Amino acid sequence: MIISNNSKMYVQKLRSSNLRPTKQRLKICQFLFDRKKTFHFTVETLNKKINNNRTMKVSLATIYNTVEAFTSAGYLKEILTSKNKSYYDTNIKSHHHFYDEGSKELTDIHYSQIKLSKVPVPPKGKKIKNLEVVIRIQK
Amino acid sequence: MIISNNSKMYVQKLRSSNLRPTKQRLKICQFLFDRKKTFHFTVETLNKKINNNRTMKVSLATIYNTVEAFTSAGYLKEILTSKNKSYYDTNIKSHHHFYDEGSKELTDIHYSQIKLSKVPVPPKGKKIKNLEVVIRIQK
DNA sequence: ATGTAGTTTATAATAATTCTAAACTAGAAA
DNA sequence: TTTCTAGTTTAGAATTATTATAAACTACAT
Repeated sequence: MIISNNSKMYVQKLRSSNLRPTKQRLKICQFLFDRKKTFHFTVETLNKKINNNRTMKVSLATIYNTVEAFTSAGYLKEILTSKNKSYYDTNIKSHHHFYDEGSKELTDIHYSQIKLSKVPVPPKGKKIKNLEVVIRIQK
Repeated sequence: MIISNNSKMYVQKLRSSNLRPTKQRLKICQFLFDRKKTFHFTVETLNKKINNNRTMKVSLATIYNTVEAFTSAGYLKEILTSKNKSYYDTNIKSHHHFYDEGSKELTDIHYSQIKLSKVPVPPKGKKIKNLEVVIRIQK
């Protein structure tokens, strides 16, 4: 396994979330975060990408566990859709989406592209964690 | 089966969408639409409510078929969540939701409670079908 | 009254996810 | 370094939600 220059960074990152830096988790970190652009994925697509080479295989159960752990740790964001499959986003910054009803594809909308001039007060005892806009588009 | 005063209305409604007014569909219409307030449901909860009495049973397959048909016809709206289960809303008017991460419950936000002062242009060739805001809340 | 396309139904099949428990391993402590 | 243990990985089973299948039924046009 090629150890990237960012390897130590991921070890730190994982440790800071009480996640042991196992080789599986590091491999997944590199795949998800060693890139210029953020992207969307499902467990299915991630599993294929992680395991399409001849190097160390990562089990599907571990892919599930890791995605869940990374989401709880705040490394990933779960995307809201109406599909019965979970979609994730490596872009954890507050942003919004176009959801194409034809192709079922999601596209990012930078948060500065949407401005809200009125937002409701949350029910008492609750606070706002985040706010997402999904714009459904079609032909 | 008690025929409500609205029965004829539902027959019309169904016919106008090219859906035959079967007794199963009418029963489901009454349950969903014979009420003052709109509400959220899943196929599971709807199935329980429809079949918890001693009168005519409606099969689960028909519940699925009907919810799908009603959604296509625009009588129901599918709700965006991160759960791997479909949620529906009898409120088809443009509106938004609070999603409580603790209780996993959805609450309506009237569309007038949220105002957008800036919305992006859709990708060319596409038009905006609707826009939904989900505000995730927690303790 | 009859024919037929649309509908319902029980059940099987599929798809996504979660569970289980045994084997493995990172890292603390001896 | 060796040992110990809690955390992690894994294959496969189990579960959950949904979709498909095909036979029986029914609304309604003719």
